[in-house]
Amino acid sequence: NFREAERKWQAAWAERRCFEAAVDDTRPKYYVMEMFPYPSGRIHMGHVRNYTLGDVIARFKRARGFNVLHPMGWDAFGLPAENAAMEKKVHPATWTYDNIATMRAQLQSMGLSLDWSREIATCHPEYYRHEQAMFLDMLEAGLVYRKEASVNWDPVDQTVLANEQVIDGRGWRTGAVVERRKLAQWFFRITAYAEELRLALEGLERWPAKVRLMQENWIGRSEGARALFPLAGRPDSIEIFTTRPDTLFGASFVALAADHPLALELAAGDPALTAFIEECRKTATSAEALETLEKKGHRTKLEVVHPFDPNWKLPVYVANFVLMEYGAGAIFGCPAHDQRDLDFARKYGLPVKPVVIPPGADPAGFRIDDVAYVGDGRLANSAFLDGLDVPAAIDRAIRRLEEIGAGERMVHYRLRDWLVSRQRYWGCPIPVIHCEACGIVPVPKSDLPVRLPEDVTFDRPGNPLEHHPSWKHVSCPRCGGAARRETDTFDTFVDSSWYFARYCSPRADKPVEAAAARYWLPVDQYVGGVEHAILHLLYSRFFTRAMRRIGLLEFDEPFAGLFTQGMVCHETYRDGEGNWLLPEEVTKAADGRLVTVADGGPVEVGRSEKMSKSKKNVVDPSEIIQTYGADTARWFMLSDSPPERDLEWTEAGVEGAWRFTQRLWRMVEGALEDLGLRNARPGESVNGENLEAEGASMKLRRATHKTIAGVTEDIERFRFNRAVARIYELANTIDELAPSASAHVRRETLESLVRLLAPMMPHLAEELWHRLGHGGLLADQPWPEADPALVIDDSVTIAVQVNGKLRSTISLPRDCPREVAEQAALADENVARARAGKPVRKVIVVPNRIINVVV
RNA sequence: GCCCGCUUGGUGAAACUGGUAGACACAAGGGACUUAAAAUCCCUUGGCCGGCAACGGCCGUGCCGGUUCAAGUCCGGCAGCGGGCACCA
Repeated sequence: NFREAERKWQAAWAERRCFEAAVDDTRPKYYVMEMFPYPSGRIHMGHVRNYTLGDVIARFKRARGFNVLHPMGWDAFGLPAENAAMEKKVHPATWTYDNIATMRAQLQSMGLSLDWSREIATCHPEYYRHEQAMFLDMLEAGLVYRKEASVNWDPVDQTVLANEQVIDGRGWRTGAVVERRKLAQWFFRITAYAEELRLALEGLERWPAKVRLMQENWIGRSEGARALFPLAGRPDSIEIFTTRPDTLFGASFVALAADHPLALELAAGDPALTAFIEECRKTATSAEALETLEKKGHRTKLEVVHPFDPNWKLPVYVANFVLMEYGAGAIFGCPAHDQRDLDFARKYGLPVKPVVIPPGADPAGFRIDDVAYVGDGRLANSAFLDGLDVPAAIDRAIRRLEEIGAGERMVHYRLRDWLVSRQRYWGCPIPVIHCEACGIVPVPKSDLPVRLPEDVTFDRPGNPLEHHPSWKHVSCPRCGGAARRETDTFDTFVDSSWYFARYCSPRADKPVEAAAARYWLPVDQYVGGVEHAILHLLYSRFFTRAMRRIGLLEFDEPFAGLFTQGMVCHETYRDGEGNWLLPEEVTKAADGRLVTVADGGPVEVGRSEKMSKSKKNVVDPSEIIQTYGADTARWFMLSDSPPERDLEWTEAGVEGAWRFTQRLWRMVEGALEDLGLRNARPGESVNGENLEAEGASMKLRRATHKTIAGVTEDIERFRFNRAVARIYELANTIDELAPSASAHVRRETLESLVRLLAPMMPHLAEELWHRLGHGGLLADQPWPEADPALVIDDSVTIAVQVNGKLRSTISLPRDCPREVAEQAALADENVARARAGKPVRKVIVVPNRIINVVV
């Protein structure tokens, strides 16, 4: 019957449109949003945790008087839909919309306080048409460009991967070894905002420090200089980037990346170098190889001239530890002050000349053995830099480079521009046309959206848009001649970079409606997994700025508050043959050991890990909701672990949560059998009673109001597990005191308990509220207020220590004078015994907390 | 390798800015009710020691050391686990 009750209240909320938000300038707004799901087929426990956390916040803020926006949508473009199309012969759109229908019903069964009227799906033309329009504006604003780029090509998916999507040299989805190809690609100019994105991190006070740090490292600012080393006997130079221009006089070689244009040029006439470059490309990919990789180089026949000394020539190597993607793809090596350069120099017999002398060391006698010196000191053997400390020498060296035209000061960022082209069907089409005569021509806005064709096939690899008989053949909007439509689609991170803004005005005929955006944005609280700590959040931060640039938004940071939840974990099981087993395939035998359900065979229990299909340690949320109800699932999600930490899903824990729902039910039903309570009204008589005369009533009232205050603070601070513990405590206190408390107080307590439960177990709370005789919906009720006078006790229990060891506790009036407390402590017999007659040297009194007698 | 974080009973965890360590829950054990089981209710539950008992003592928050009247909390060192980045010039 609880499942019927849950459905009944879900229907009641929907009918009353409780959670549909509208702009209301008279009320403070609160925009809470969880990361929208990819419609993969069914929801998993990670979703349940994510949306439960967000829903507690949403319902709580609503009860606190905020005008809450709590929307939901679907990150609906992406690879799995195409994979399904190939495997199951179902159209990606059909597959996606079917999954959305299933998952929407699943989410609705959780009783989330979502505004479904604002639902969006990124694969819908009414969503992506606006993305295309913004792209065109950004293109015009210079935030987008196209360039021929060496890209990571996934040979299995036949698509380009972002650097971020290449893990250990393999595609992050397919695991295929990534190849390099040159293709013309679309980029967002995120690096133009590198410094702004970095600096603004400091202002994100309600973000986890960890996430801010990860973004900071990802942006990777380093200050240094660009320097040119002229090639001996050639007119051109090698450009390098260094953070240590002070050590230029300690240089002993220059090294190029294997993909450096000069290296490739030299390789043409040098089979050994060609082989070496091939080797670099192979080995520089796997993580284990990197770990143990020996620093290797190939000496070229070239030499460079030192920028500060025309007579000083240095050898040029191609080295396996220099990356083309970072800096200029070339370095100068200073073995004395860089460990990696030192290893390299020792291997190839290159000079090691110390130029930074540690404080106190003798410049003439200072030698480097196996360990490079990277600390501070005074410059030596360095001509005009001699005697300077490191920061001064860096500055001086850069100024000299600039004076002689051999380089300049430079800040380098690790962050690279965002490659958004994907050679895929199931994504937002990039709205441009390629014309032989006019070049790249934007699709006129009046022609938007550029819709995906529906008649596509997936019977061969590559991009179906490319294969489509007619879709790409268009006439040029500018000259009218034959032209070709762009067949690349956007990286799905583009879709998710602005959906938070679209929720504000999901049906508007422009990307965002200004008044709605002004009212609702930025998002007050964003809740999601830490796996999106870098890419999604950084792209959204960039996109917000890009939208500001094209006049759509008036602020920079999309998410004022961020909460990253932990993962949902479960033990792993294997049978005797080492095959993974689902939790439901395992059962407890009579002797307490775990055995397989199938044949009673032995089960090996592995450590608890994130729920994953590959290890089969998954529990289906629908089955839990079916068996125990949504409230039980929600309550368990909140109860044991702090939300930021990983949560261990256990059957026993779920049953504990289930038992508590039953206990609450019995508690209210039992109380209502008492006619006095049934007729009592809270608030009316409670304050009039002579509560002092009724110890239990007074104690129960105090416990109630302390719980209200505590739970309020705990929810405010996302300490849901503590809020849960407080509610258990109050339930225990009710069982203990209610029999001897007055009917009015019992009613007040039960009603408070039910109201505190509402954000976490909304259905049960609604049902109990109704049973307690209320006509309206609890969802429309304000949050209970704690009476401050009842939260603070008149008397306090104070611990008494002797020499720092607890010896007794005494009860004293709150805020009693220091002397009184001291006297009471000294008068205590346990204290006297512990003193053993020794004279008191000192008494430390911490008011209302502790007294320490030092003897 | 660099940068972060964590380490508390059998388990998940509490303990506010240094002030009664283990709230709350799970598990376990004992008891009541029951023909029986389930459900429910009551009791015990960090370790060791003393006492018939009320109770009292000693030890205890990964390890070593320090600061302090007082340290899970602060400082220094070490170990283990987890995360992020990674030949980053």
